[in-house]
Amino acid sequence: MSHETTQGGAEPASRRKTSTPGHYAKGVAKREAILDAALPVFGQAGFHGASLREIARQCGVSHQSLMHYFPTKDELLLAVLRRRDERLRRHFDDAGGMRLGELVALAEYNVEVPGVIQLFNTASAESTSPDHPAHDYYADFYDRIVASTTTYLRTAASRGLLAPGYTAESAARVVLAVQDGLQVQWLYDRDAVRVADLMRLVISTVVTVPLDSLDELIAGQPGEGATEN
Amino acid sequence: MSHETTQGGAEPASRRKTSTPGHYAKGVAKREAILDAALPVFGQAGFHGASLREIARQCGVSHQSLMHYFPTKDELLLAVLRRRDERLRRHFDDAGGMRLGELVALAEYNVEVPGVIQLFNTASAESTSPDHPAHDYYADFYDRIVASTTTYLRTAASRGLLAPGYTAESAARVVLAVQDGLQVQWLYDRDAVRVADLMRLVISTVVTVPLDSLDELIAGQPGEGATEN
DNA sequence: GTCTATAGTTAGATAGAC
DNA sequence: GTCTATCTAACTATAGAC
Repeated sequence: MSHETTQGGAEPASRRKTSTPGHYAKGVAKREAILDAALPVFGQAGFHGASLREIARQCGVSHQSLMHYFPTKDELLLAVLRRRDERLRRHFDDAGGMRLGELVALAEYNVEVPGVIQLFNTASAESTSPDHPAHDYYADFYDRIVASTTTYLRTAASRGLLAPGYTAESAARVVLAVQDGLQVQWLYDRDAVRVADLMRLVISTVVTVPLDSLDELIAGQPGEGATEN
Repeated sequence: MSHETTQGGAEPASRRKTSTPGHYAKGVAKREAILDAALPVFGQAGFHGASLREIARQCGVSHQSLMHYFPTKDELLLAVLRRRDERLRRHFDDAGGMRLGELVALAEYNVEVPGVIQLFNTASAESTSPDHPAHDYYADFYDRIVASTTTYLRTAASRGLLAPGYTAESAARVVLAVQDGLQVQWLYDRDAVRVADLMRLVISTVVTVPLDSLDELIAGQPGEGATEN
């Protein structure tokens, strides 16, 4: 229940609140503060381990005030995830597909924002269970990021720019897997793992032209989509 | 608390049990049944989301009987993890290091055992928090598997068998990251992701000789350890 | 079986912002 | 005066542990 990805729309009568939050300036700011506080708590303790009272304490609001803005724990988690993944999701529908340069840039940025990587990995791992509140969210997320990255690499594939044995999709899955896997390693040993550097290295091994050239190539000349990969 | 990775040794007096379980044949079997039941529950719900009563129900023992065999939830989780990772840990101290063929073989085996991959990914993700009961366990696990795989690849590196730009350690980290990342993708789309196949593909891109040849090469002739990689 | 702690959630009333 | 924000209080369920 409550797996709705659409925010608006008709709510079940049982869950309708007496007042609608977020319309006053004060409320908007507090909503943001709650999301900021919730991010590291969900990241460190996971969904079940995190408590709403702890999150409320972290940002100095009362427990009941928190529930005024996010009437259920599920909705709070989804709101945090949506805000976190926003930068990536913006590119899901890009014409040329998800640029690899964007993935690397995001990896470079993420290591500067404490808790973001931890949230993503914890949430994506525990969401593999079908009854997890964020299951549908992440199932859709992976579907779309794989599809988008595959679209991007199809142009390269049709020009023979991929290493032997790779299809556009397998290359996309490998690059995304490397990113996720390295982020976990980074959480255990932040000095020894350079996520973005290793991603660039892998990309340079899988794609036989420099990353910048590939971005420009795909942006400038849309692939003629010859071979189906 | 209770982050001990060593099993034996002096226990705190407060936690000493009145009788030691697992010495009678019946107790040994029951212990195994509990571990079998605990694996998928921890994997699906995570550490905090899993309940001892649910685990006990799954294997038909009483809640208090379970607590006789595993006096605390922390210890139960660690016992499950140790048994799950046993096959990999066996190779941590191998002379030539962790063979890549072993990693691929394990990946091939894991997709046949429901819950094992889910447990590993959930536990390794949430254990990145320093206060998680399995934090020390997984910090040590990653240390050793990276070191062991690096040792294995050092021989290849010293003979110039790695793709341009790779050191033994970076190659090891990439291969391990690909494995972990693909396993998450596999949990979301089991038909679309062939973990072992993609691992072989990546290995063939990073190491410039066939995997079988590399295993034989390293087993037969220990590397002269020329260049420090 | 009991105990203690804490979880998420709900109801209602009051005070404040628009 | 209406909508929003916040607070006090309580409920029900379940957790791990003894």
